Amino acid sequence: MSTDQTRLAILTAAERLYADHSFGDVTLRDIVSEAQVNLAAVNYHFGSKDELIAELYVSRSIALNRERLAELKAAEEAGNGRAEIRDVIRALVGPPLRGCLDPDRQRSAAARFMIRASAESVPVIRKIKTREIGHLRQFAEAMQRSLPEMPAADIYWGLHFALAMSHETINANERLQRLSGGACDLSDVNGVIARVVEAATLALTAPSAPERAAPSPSTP
Amino acid sequence: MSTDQTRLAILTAAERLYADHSFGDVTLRDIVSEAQVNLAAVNYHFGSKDELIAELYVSRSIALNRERLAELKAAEEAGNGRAEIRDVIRALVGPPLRGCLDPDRQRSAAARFMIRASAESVPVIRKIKTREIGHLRQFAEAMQRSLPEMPAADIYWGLHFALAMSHETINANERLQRLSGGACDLSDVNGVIARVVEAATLALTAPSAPERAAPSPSTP
DNA sequence: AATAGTTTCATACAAGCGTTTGAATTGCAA
DNA sequence: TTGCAATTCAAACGCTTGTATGAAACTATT
Repeated sequence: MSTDQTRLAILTAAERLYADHSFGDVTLRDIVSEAQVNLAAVNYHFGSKDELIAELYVSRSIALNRERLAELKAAEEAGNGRAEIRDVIRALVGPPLRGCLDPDRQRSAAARFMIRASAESVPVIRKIKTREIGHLRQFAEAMQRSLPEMPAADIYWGLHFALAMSHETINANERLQRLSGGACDLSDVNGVIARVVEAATLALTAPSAPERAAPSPSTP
Repeated sequence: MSTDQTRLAILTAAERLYADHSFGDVTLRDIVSEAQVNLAAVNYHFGSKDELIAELYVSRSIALNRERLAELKAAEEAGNGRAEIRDVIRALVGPPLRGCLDPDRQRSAAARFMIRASAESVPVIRKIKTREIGHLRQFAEAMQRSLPEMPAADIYWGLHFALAMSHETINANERLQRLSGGACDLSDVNGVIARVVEAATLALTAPSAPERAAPSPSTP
């Protein structure tokens, strides 16, 4: 078996496992068993477990960013340099939502791995997360172009809320299904995306200073 | 030292550690070191590490639910049985946000522990999470009372989005701070709560069927 | 076909984990 | 003070983890 074959088998096996199980729960032996390679293969090809995780995260991160930016670019070109705010947000939340809610488990492993990496921060990943900030900044700038009058802080909050809703929809999907007794249909991917985009857009275009200040109830 | 003193020391030490570190990273030896008790004390007083985590989670879960429901009850009584939707949402997201963003680390440990338990699901906690569904259902019912015309599915989505924004605001606060370069002020707790409440309210009262269906770009 | 360089493999290792043990210590009633 | 139960403690247990090793198997060039 060639080098690249083994490397790829390990990467995809690790991705599959991390998509479904917590970082702390997946051992090197689980990974090599899933990949059907020898235990020593990981250390031989990647150096260490952490380096394997890092390489996996970086490669998937690049792929996700590329997918998001392609949609953003398409939306901005369609609008002659200024996209509708809805389309900017859809370019941000669409790829992960489509990836994670996709019934094809194989395809969705990458997306679910990324969501886990985003929520359940393990030291080795936290260190290379600076990359994500730069990526998101491109979206903040596109949003600012779309809404030139909007204060910068509101833009950031809107971006933050959009990510919040898409991430939690993926992570807490079981809770939502059980709470709603099936009334919320997560298999309708486009419907879910439309809901998230709509909610994020409304949150963003709301008045920045809420007219009703929050009372501070019973805080000593 | 009396039994209850040791039990309490272990519980609060575990809470402090879990508030700041991932579940996989905190060992029994870390906990007993923080609590300044002997290693065997955990197994003596709680039976096992999992039982310690379970007891901690249940007790904090009860406390959070009580705090939320007290605010909800107050809001509904002020409105003669029907609270403003904003106040229902504030009763839901206010306690965790106030708890987690509170500068007093000691007080906020409980809230941050709960958020971690909510995001980073460890098997022992997942098994007792059914409790949370029943708790949230009470909020869904209050929201339905506040918005009688609203379809049930929209109520659940609104509740889901409200939790999403409050949780991510706590979990990804470092990302938001760095992305915004400090423009988003998380130390203004009431301001943050007002933003989350406002965004969640708008997402909820938005038209349930978005007029702009999401196109499905370049999905093979 | 022989050889040099990769890659695989079974196995072992040290370290860390949660848990157990049995003796020492403590606290309190008689 | 004596005696008994509850609690603490140091030490060790068995197990799992990530990593290292050296021999075996494979690949490819000559």
